[in-house]
Amino acid sequence: MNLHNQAFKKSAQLTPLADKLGRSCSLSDDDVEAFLALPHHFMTVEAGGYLIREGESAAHCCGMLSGFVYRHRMTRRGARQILAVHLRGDMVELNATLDYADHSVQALTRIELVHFAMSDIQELIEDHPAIGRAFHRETMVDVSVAREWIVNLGRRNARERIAHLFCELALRQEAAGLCVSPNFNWHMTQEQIADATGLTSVHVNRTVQRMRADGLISGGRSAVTVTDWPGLQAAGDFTSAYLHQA
Amino acid sequence: MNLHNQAFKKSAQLTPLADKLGRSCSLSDDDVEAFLALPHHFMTVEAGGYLIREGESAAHCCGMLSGFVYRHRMTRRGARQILAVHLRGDMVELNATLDYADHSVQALTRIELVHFAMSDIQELIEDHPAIGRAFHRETMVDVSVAREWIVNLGRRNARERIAHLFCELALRQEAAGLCVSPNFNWHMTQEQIADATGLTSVHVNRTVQRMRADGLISGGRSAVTVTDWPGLQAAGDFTSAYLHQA
DNA sequence: CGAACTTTTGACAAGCATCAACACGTGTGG
DNA sequence: CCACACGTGTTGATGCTTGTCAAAAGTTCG
Repeated sequence: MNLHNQAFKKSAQLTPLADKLGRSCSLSDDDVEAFLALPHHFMTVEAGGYLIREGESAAHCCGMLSGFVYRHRMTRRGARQILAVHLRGDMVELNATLDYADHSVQALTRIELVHFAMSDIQELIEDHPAIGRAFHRETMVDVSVAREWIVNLGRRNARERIAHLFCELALRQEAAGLCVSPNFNWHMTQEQIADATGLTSVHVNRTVQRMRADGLISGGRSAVTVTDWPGLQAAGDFTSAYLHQA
Repeated sequence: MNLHNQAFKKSAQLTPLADKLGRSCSLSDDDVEAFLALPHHFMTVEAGGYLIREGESAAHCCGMLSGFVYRHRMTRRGARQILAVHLRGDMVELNATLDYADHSVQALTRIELVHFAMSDIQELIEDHPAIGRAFHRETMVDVSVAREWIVNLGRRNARERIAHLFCELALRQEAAGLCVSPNFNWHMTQEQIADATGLTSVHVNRTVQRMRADGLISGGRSAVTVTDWPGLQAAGDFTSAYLHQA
């Protein structure tokens, strides 16, 4: 881990986290204030750096301020499966209340984040049950998203899987205020898209080409323009309900 | 829903739930007692009955006392994907803290369960933070299991997927005290196994036959004997870590 | 005993993987 | 500044895993 620790800064930087926490559960001003007062420290991880590796244990929790991370596990034969992607505003439980991490978390891009000690968070929750509900809700949304990925991998073909992934990334980036509507950046190589969709990079390549030819998206590498949003949603059998935004 | 409501019974019947809650997180006697005193009512659902359908909302939570349920979603084209299986001791959040159910929950067998009002549970958590932690932990384990299913569907072939599913069901049934080691009962038809593993029932059939021929399992329909436990684990690339038992 | 479900079997098609090579851009060190 | 290595995207040929369709055999239950 190439971490660059920084001194305490003013808690205003935590507002994206507090905003997302309070977006769906109602938090009082008092709750928010207590959250912002939580002991924390900032750090930066370069693209490719690990936040935690499978099997390690860490009694802390990360709040994403900028950049992208992804969770992944390996199979016996060395195949990698990406399990989730996280971006600004997401609380990334590293091992949370569990004994040790059952998967790795790695930086997709250069990221900025805050560390919280789990013990501090638990203390906070005891005094502010609404925050406990908000955290629990975020975890529930994580399960919901994971289950949509199960559907994606189990019952959709290559084009549907990729389109669905693109739709999810687009909506979540937009909700986090990272992009304006038709222009996005997945920050993923085709090989990583393959690892997220259970395909090979070769097949992802061919399928993405066909999607470009069909006018769904345009633009080369990771910077992409969605030229036909309804078409992309249809191609991905995508409905946003499972994200439980708003 | 074919529900058969019963009057209040003595809370001793809730002990399987309390046991599982307290198995991994330490709960004080006081915590357990408060949990057992939670207002609740019992019900029975016949095999095939729905606990909740996608899109509905319900402000309660179920505790499984006996039988099996499964969560599932449908795709646009009507294909079904099973997302999870639950058995005795599991708390099944129906829509939990979320607005509405993003998938259906259906009874695999005849089941007995208890209903709790979410409001009662939240109240309980405020007074007993340890119980809040225990609930949160159960949800975290649900995410971990869901993510292992993602790996299973994304990066393993038919034989591995099926073997892996069998291993998971075996271990969880054993942990719940439902079976003695070599003899199990998945309570699933081959079509349901297909819907859980992202395959077709035809291919499940052929693959299971080969597993029988290879001496991994024996016994016909859902009642099964695992004749080669290490072999089955190897065939499924199975490690139990992700279940976070004990 | 018949109806409905489940398991089994066969023939065939298709989607995706695999392997291998090449093109392209980017950064880096000689 | 060029040459080179490296990562990523692209293309082609080929084959295997799995899906599809259809029908028969076995099982359960009223």
